Amino acid sequence: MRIGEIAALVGLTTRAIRHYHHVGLLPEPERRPNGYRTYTVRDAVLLARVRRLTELGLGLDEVRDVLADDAGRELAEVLAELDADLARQQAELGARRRRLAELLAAGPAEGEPVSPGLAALLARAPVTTSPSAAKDREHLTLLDATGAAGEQMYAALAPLVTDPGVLALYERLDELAGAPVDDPRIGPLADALVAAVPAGLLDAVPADGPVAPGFQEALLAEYAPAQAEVVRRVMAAFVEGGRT
Amino acid sequence: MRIGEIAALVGLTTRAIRHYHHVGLLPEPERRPNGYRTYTVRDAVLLARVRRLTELGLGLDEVRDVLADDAGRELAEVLAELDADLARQQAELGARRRRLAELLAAGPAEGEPVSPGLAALLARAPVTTSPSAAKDREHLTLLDATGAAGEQMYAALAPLVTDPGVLALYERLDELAGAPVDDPRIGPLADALVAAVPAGLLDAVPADGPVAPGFQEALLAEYAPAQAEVVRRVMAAFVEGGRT
DNA sequence: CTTGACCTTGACGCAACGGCAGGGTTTCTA
DNA sequence: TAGAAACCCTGCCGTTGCGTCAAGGTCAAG
Repeated sequence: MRIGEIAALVGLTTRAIRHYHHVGLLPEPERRPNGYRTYTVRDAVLLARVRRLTELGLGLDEVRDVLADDAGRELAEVLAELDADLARQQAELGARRRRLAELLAAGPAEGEPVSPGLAALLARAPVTTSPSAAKDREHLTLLDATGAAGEQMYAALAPLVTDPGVLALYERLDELAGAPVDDPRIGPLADALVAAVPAGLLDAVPADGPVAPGFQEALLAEYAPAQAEVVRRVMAAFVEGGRT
Repeated sequence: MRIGEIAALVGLTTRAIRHYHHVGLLPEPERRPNGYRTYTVRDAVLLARVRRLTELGLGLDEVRDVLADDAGRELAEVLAELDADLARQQAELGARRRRLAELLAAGPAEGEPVSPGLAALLARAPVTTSPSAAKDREHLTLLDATGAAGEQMYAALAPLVTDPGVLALYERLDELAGAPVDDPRIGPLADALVAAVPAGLLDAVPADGPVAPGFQEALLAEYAPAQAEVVRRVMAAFVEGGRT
């Protein structure tokens, strides 16, 4: 048989068969004077075996092992291992689909895939055009994504979200956008912000050591000078009280 | 932030982030004078988004699409498509695992993964050292693998397997190993073989045209000259009666 | 003699990075 | 203050299982 014939017979492509030769899965067969490979029935049997094993999901080197020592014991061993692997993959897929369903159910219009806890929180937040509020939400989604945020943290934040006083605080922060760093409004605003944070929040944030040093710098760089000063003071207050 | 810091923050490797820059998923950030990349909080938010989307199973170009037009509509669309894909993969895995279980249940000692129908047939076959019988079994597994064999074919073969007369035929074929092509035993043996094939078998073999020309040649090459002559005659008889 | 259907080798492409080489920078420590 | 650890940089090869040209040789039929 020529390569095309055997390929059609066992249901493989000629390219696949040549590939098997190339990687040593199957030895190169005899050649006819013109260079064509000639295959025997035994080759077909071997290739059929290869095909079934690969269709089961074995890698080519595993197939090679199975073909090599045809004790039959190796086969069962590899197959059992394979089944465990497939089961794991299946479970993984299931987990992904669950999270997917969760996302589709929670935020039907959000352009951001967030955890259900945060989604519930944001859904209850009032609409606002405050840039500071937007920034805060971004930071929250970041925390959410890093896994640093938990359900208890969102529970602690829940009262803040519906508090109209918080909106006023955001607006006061917005107003400092173009202000100098010695603006007299900085001190009172920082105090008010510290006071507004509920007691439970500090415990809810996992205190896994100080955040990377560069992160705080990057965080402050997001704000105008006067605003950054406020943020700096608020953070300082919390570091005193027991970590970030 | 430097690249290592942001990588730790969002749970990626520095290598992955540089890869994202390389493929244009994320623009290259500002550099410090020493060449180090400096990341902002916004970058972290973006990367966190990328991480969650890739963890769901999206490819990088799909992620790029979702990030590009953040309408939120595209997201739902892609996610639905993804879910369908995942479901398909899950079903595929399930099918593979079923076949695996089937194999493990059927042939606990066979070094060959065959269909349950053939496995049952071979299990009932008597032990023999006849080379011809072994060859026949190989050819059967080949048919089995190509999918050309069906349950009805195995049903038609069932009586042959338990028939002790068949063993005698195999032995007569074995005896022709070193015989010349004009051996007088050839004719009678061919007739006996043709007679031994049950009526149902011909209908059970899917007559999808003549087999590849090279295949018959390869098949005959497996046998000694006198044996090949027998096989040739048997095949000829069946071709007359209605295809191979 | 020309198609058209085969066959040959060789090399690149893919998905999403991992790992290493070879070299510079920063920072901590003795 | 030197040395080492811990970062950072670019660039290139390796992974898996083939698909897909590219550029050509071979063979049967019209």
